Amino acid sequence: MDEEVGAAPSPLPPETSGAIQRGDSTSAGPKKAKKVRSACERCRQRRIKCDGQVPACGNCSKAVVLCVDVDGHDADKRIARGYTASATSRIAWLEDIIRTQLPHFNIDDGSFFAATTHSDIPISSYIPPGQSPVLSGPLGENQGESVSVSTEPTQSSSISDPRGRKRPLSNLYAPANRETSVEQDTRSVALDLGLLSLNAESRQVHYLGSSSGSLFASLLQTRTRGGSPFEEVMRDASEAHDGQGGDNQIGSSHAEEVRKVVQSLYEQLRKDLPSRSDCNNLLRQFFQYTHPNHPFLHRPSFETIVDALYQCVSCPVETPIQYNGWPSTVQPFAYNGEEHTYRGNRVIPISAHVAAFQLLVALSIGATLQIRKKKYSHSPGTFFNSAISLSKNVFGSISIPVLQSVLLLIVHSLIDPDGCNNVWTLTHIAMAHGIDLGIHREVGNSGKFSILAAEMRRRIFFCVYSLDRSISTIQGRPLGIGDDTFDVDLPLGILTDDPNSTISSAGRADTASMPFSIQIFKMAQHISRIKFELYRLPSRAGRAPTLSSLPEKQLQIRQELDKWLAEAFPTTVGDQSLSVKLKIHYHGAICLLYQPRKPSSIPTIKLSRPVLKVPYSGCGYMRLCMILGTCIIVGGRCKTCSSQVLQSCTAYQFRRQYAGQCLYLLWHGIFVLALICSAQVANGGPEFGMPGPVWSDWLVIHWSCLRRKRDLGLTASLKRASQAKSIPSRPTTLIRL
Amino acid sequence: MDEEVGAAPSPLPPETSGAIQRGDSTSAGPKKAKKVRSACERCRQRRIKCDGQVPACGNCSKAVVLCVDVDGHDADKRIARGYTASATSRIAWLEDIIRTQLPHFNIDDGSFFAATTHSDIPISSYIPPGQSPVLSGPLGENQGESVSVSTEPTQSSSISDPRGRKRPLSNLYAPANRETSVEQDTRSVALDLGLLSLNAESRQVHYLGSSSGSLFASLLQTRTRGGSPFEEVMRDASEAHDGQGGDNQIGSSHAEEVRKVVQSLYEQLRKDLPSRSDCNNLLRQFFQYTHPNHPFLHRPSFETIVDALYQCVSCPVETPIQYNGWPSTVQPFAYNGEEHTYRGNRVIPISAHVAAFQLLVALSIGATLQIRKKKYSHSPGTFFNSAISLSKNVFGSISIPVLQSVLLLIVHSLIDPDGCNNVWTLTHIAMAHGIDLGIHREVGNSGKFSILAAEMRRRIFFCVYSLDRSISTIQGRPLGIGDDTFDVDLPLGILTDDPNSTISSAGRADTASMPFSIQIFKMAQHISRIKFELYRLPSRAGRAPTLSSLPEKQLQIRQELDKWLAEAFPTTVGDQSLSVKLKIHYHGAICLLYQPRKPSSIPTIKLSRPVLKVPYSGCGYMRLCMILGTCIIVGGRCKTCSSQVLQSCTAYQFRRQYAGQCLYLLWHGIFVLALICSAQVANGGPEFGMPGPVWSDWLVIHWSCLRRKRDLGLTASLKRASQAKSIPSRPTTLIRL
DNA sequence: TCGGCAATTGCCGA
DNA sequence: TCGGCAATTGCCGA
Repeated sequence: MDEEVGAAPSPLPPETSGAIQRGDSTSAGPKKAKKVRSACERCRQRRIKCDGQVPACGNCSKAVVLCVDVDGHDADKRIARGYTASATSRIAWLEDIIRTQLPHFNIDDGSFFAATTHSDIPISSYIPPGQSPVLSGPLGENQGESVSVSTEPTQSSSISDPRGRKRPLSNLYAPANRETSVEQDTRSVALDLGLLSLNAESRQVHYLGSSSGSLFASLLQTRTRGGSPFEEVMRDASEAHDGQGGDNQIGSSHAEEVRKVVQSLYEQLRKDLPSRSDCNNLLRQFFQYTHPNHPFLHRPSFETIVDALYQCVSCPVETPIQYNGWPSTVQPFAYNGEEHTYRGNRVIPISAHVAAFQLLVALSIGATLQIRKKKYSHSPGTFFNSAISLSKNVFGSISIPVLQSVLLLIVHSLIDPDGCNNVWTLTHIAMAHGIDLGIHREVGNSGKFSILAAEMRRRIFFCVYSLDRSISTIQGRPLGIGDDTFDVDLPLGILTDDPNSTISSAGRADTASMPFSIQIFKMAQHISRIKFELYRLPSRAGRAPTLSSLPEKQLQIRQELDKWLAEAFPTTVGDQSLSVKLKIHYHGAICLLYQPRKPSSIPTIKLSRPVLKVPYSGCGYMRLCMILGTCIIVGGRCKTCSSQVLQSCTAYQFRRQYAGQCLYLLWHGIFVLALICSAQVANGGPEFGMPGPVWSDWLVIHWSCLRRKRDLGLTASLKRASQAKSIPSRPTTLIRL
Repeated sequence: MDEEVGAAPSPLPPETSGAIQRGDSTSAGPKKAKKVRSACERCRQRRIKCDGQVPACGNCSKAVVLCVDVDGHDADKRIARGYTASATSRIAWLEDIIRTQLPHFNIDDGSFFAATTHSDIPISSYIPPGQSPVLSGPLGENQGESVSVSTEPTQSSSISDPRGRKRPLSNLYAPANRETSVEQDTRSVALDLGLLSLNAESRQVHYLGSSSGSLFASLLQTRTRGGSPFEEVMRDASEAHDGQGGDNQIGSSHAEEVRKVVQSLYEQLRKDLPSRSDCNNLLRQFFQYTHPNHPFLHRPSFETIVDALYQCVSCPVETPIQYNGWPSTVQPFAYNGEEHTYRGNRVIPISAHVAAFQLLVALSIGATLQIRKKKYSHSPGTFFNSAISLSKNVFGSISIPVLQSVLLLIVHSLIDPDGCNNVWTLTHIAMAHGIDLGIHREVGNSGKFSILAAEMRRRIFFCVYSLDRSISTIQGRPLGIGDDTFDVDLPLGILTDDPNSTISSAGRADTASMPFSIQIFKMAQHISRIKFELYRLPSRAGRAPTLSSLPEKQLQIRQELDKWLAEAFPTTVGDQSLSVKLKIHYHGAICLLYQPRKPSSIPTIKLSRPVLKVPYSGCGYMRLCMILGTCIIVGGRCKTCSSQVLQSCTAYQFRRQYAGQCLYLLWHGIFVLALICSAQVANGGPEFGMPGPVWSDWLVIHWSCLRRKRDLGLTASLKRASQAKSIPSRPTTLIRL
């Protein structure tokens, strides 16, 4: 029996299956998990599947241990996975120093390393000292000298292994000209960085997740080495411009370096981008579910960069490169309604790297949304990691596209809690950038910006603003940008400067949801107001709110909120998920409005154990207020309202229409309500006509989400929680959501 | 010829190597030739025995072809056999060159390579011909054998391997002093990042300097791999703690790794720390000049860590290490009045890395101050770089000591504009952290914090607060934390919980300047108020200031400011530099108070060219307001006041007493006043009895400072400016200031 | 954490 | 140069 089962998955004799596998790029058989060629030490030991990732396999990374390979020739030799790549890049770096600082110093003897780094046969070409030369120039053909790499010089590459018996993996010997090692390096490098992160802070700390250590690490580290090649080039250029002539070329000293980096970007895109139609598909998800809440991208512009990026993928290697990383074949276009010129020529106002970053994160979000719907076409992680590996080249300056990238990250974090989980810090950075860019000021008809550009600035500002409002509220923390420090108008909801321009129907959809978005922004203003009016702390300035007038104030605001809802509702016609979002926002605001502001005024409620372990946060007590406050609402003033939220949520869940846009908000709501229910159940009062146990399940689930969210990885704990008990049948989607 | 050379490098006779060593230790039987773990590409293809020799198997060397291995993870990757070893040695060789030829060039920063290269492990074990054999890690025994890590099968197998089925190579899983090339990776990785930095943004951007790219780069990059060894250890610990027992040791799997990282920290300190007396000297500078404005460090605590760090330097390598990176010989102490316990034991509440970071930045500041006074005893850059190289291990979590570290960075940036120049972003991060830690809430007698700890939280909060106020004002940007969102009290000015405790006199000096500091904090509140009352933008909420009452308001505030000055002055007795600072603050506030808030109300003044090129900033027009506004003041309302600022500044400069604490403020003031003067000179009106040219010089200098500050490196432009013309005789100090 | 077997690879021998 | 099988390794599943 066992054996039969074991045998089952391989329906075909080995040879056949091998043969078929090769061709089946299209046919979608249930692919059996491939064995990796070499499992890492730890996986071997544990006899579990090693996914072979570099620089650390999945298991090791989960365990946060070094992933170690065993040397192929000396079993005692243990080599950190990815060592090859990082050693290569270190060599390159050191050589670079020497070549720059000690130009007379000959380090090239005995080795052809430099040439290799960028070749298709990266490493092989380095011959240890004392041994003699070598092979293979940069891009492709190996010039097999006496010491030749490939036994079959030219042929074997083009034709698929005509060797006799077909061995399962024999195609792997084909030269294959993919993947420069630069790129490999970048990737492994990126991942490695995590490896040693070492934060030994005292016990009472908040983990930011693994992210923030490095944040600072390199915030500073780089300064020694100066900027990027591009920056350099631009400086060169501007100096040339400023004065003493210079040809019209990019400074050749750096041109090569730039070129390499750019090429490796293209390589990466070739590898990581999905087919164009899949891409469109994923982006559709993004724009359908995420965009309405956070319309910080300009869809027509975005489509332009998608086109351009796919051009990068297909352009031949020799294509000259524009200064900002695009192939010269890509025509200049505007982005976000902004045009740029460089030395009198029109240029693309977003660099290829930033564009790629935006696309990849958007794809990752799209893929996550797909998965929510149980469509597992693409792995979000792949896109996200790919994006992340670019970040170094993306966030070095502040600009609108960069700010958009930060926003993408924030939204990504909200949707995929497993990602980078310091929304709080990220939001503050977004604010800092936004103010730095001046988007908090209305530029209206200053003439400095096109109509569209001005509109995008507004949109982006309000996205930052409303993210700040949401996150501050949820975390029970003070607001960021004060309402009296900006004067941007709400976006107008326009799409383009030129009504006659041809825009794809998808592009046109960009603004379709703007009326809704604008309502969301208005809600953020209401939240601001509530916070300002009711949550102000007694300050020395003596501007504390007058408590006596509280009820009137609440009433007044409540009326405004009702008006808002009435006004907002029509904007959601035709999209039920939008209207649900609206309701959640509304009820969330109501909660915020009515929950008591002082812990002292909270009646004692007997709550089940976990409830009391409210996660420590700066203003833990505020959070506690919030939670307990809502309990009271339910018990008192606003029973209907709460039950509505509740119903929205469940409807939401079970319809699975929801794409997790307002993850936090939802969490918060659900959590609070679960608490309420459990409290009520504990008090013997049935409520909402729902079976008690279900709610306490929810409580468990969401509680652990919330709690873990604040310190370490979420997924792990979720998995544990869901495996643990009591939640057997519930679909994963629900839990992950 | 090629062929001969090709054959030469195999130094060992085939028999000696792997094959034999391996199997025979146990059974004497005539063993059939062992299979090698991985045949080379050529042998595979030909299906012949590959003897697995490094760097080329028998067959390949006979054929004189490069012996190529296939990568274990990426079948397309072909790696020259022996690459690992030769790359390692090449790295060593290159490093050696750099260390010898470019001793000042720091290739060790960012990581732990040095320690590892010589570690006991495999990778380093291949010693290239002619290279001096290497040796001995910090951790102990030097096994500098020549070629291979001797395989001592006895040892490893003696360590129990209780696993069931014995797998052929299972001895390789033996615990083995683990290690790894992690550090190597990390290091090269860290450095690589610099290599590839590439920020190609469109032209109209603000450069943050090279720093910020990586900020994000790793903000995200790490996420895949999770945390640091310490973190891991702590998690292990807490899990063990939570439930299923576990010994009282740090999880041994990570202990080793932690140990290495820690050792390399100690190495670094050994290298970079000055003598103890120099250290004290530099710190005295810091505490004398910087501390009064920014009293976020607790001097007695700080002295404790200095002692402890010097203990690290001198402790023997074998000293066991506490979980947070301190040698076990260092007795637990409190930091900032906080005690921590870990598994019931008292532990040091600041990690060695964070402590080292704080010390090094403080030293760098001290050294910078020294240089201002023309004492060139130490290079600030060395300290700073050293600190920076630790940052990866410092900023991974949020805690009070980490926040102090951020503040140190900010202050450092203010003083040494050449450092990391994104104060704006840093300040926002500091705010985010502060709120995350809840320091904006008064913890008073909640019992949760000791008196001193509560005091330190207040101090730190107000440092963030007043930095935010200064920087926002200077940059003409909105304030961060709203005055109505916090309720911390001003610090009390106390030094310790326990009046009887013995504190060094220097330590006692910590609070000597607190009365002054508190005045500075109060001034920040005044600035807040002015901004809030006069600089509010018309918001949709309709809470715009009533313009009609402006003059009264100004008068009222002015009176408060006068009162402030009167109250504050006595706190500066005995320290003239403090009283000058006070005046500057006062006059700065007056300027802020009286300059017009709307550009429309500014009369047209003919200004010299550069004046009009106000640097673009988010609120460029606000800045313009500020500048022009001040012109008006001079021309009108407040002549005396301006001239006083002016005189203070000059006095300051020429007395060179000033240590550059309020660099920005000063710049701002000087710049504004230079503008005024030039405008006045342009208008023919002599003023202040100072020769015109001097002022226009200043204008040039400071203008360029300001302008460059906003985009690229400052120093370069300063150098250029100072070399350029017109400012021959003025001492550099002045310019740098 | 392994027993156990399928997949993969080494390489004999014709 | 392979057919072919033994050795080895990956990793399922209990």
